[in-house]
Amino acid sequence: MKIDPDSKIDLSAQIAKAIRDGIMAGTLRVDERLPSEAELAEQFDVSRPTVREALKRLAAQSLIRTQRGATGGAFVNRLRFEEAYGQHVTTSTLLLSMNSVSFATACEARYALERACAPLSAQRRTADHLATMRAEAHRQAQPGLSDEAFCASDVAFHRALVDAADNPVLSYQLAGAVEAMQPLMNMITFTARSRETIVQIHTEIADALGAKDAATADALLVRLAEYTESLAQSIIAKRDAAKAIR
Amino acid sequence: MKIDPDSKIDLSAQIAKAIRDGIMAGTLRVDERLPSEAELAEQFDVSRPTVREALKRLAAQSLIRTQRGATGGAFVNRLRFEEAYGQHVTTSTLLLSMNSVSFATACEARYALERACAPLSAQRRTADHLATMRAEAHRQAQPGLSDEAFCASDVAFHRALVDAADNPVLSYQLAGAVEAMQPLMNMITFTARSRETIVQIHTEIADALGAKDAATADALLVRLAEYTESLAQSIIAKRDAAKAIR
DNA sequence: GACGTTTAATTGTCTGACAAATGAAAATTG
DNA sequence: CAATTTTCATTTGTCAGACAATTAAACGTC
Repeated sequence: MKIDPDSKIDLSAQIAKAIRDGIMAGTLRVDERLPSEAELAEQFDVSRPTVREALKRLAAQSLIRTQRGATGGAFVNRLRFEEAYGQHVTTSTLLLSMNSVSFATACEARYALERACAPLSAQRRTADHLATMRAEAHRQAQPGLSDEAFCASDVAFHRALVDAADNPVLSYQLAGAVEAMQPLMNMITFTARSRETIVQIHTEIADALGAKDAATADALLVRLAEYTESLAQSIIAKRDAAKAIR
Repeated sequence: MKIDPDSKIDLSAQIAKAIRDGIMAGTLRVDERLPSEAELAEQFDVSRPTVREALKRLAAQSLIRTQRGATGGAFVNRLRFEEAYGQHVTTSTLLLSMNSVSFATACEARYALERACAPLSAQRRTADHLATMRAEAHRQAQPGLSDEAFCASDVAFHRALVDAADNPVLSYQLAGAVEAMQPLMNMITFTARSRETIVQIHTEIADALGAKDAATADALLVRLAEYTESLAQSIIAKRDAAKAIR
């Protein structure tokens, strides 16, 4: 990759792209050390601050890690699911909030995705997954729980459901989608009755997975999706009514 | 957010986090201008290069955009699906290649996700989506097509299938997963006979969606998933056999 | 050989400077 | 006055050089 000083694009962006391309093409392998900042500056014929800006861009994407000291430098980072997961959640959350995605759209996507892994979860769930799901359902039944804590537990429940599919790729994709919905869910006030309904369905889902009954689990997820959306709609209706009065 | 000069973490990373938190919390709104680099440097009590490194980190995540000139500066960027999509593909691709995710795992995830949106696609597909899918299936039947072009067309076909669900959140999540699989798919050599089978199924999928027949579309996706995986397995077996001889 | 000490390499940060872009204000011109 | 050109201030982009902090390896010393 050549660097064009007359390009409209930042030099640091061009350098970052060149290195990123090298990583994606496999020219730069995992844990391989990049040349020092001074050497990179000489190679690309730019100053060290410019090189540093490029490296920070890559670090922001977890593509490299840096270490100080004699044997330090920048190393190609093995991208782990956990790191990628965090970025995925951040991006997804902002996408939803900045593009005024409706609750219905996000909800539809979320439950469609969860239904996709339910059959696999029914087949592969371990006792651990079931225990987590039952524990979260139990927590959700506690009377004093705040709405935020209820939503957080809801995320944990569905996270366990997704992880039970035992497919890291699915977990990565889905957990991001589910967690990104939490800010939207947090806007819902859960009444005692609606909580009861949700906990009931959660418990039945855990039972269905326990029995490796994929069809029932699927039907329950459909019910949960419909119930969640009706809940959101009634709240939106109330809010709009309150607005109309003003 | 306070900046701790004695922290183990880079100052630029801390500053980036502070600004990112502001964006996610809504304190900084879309299209709002951040203070100039000089002002930020004074506010955080660091030098301008440090501030710049922080801004480059945010730019790498498409959270801000910068503009030169008198009325220029750094602005909170409205994160669009297209930008986020590109990053998602990059991350997913690297995740698969760096964590030695098996073809079977990736394939399972991909088809599980596609099946999730097939019912929605059957319901909402437009004539445009059907035309794209049929055009790609037709291209895939051309004799002179290279393996890479065949795979690219395959991605385009499935992209149309996903987009037909008319849910941007689903499209964002799924298209990343599908496209990230392409490098793995590219390793498969498609014989004339296997291409014929795939094109046949693709055509039938388009027909099923045309008839709004979700059940048939789902069954076809299952068939396609099974066929793809058997194809991959036979190729892996051949490769291992060749290795054993050596 | 075990244990401090020095040293070299490398990133992290700062200072100061200049170039380039860009819009707004001021000056000029018809 | 209106239109155009010029000037100018602001801001990011880039550079050069310096010093601090960190780290592991090399080196002595006992």
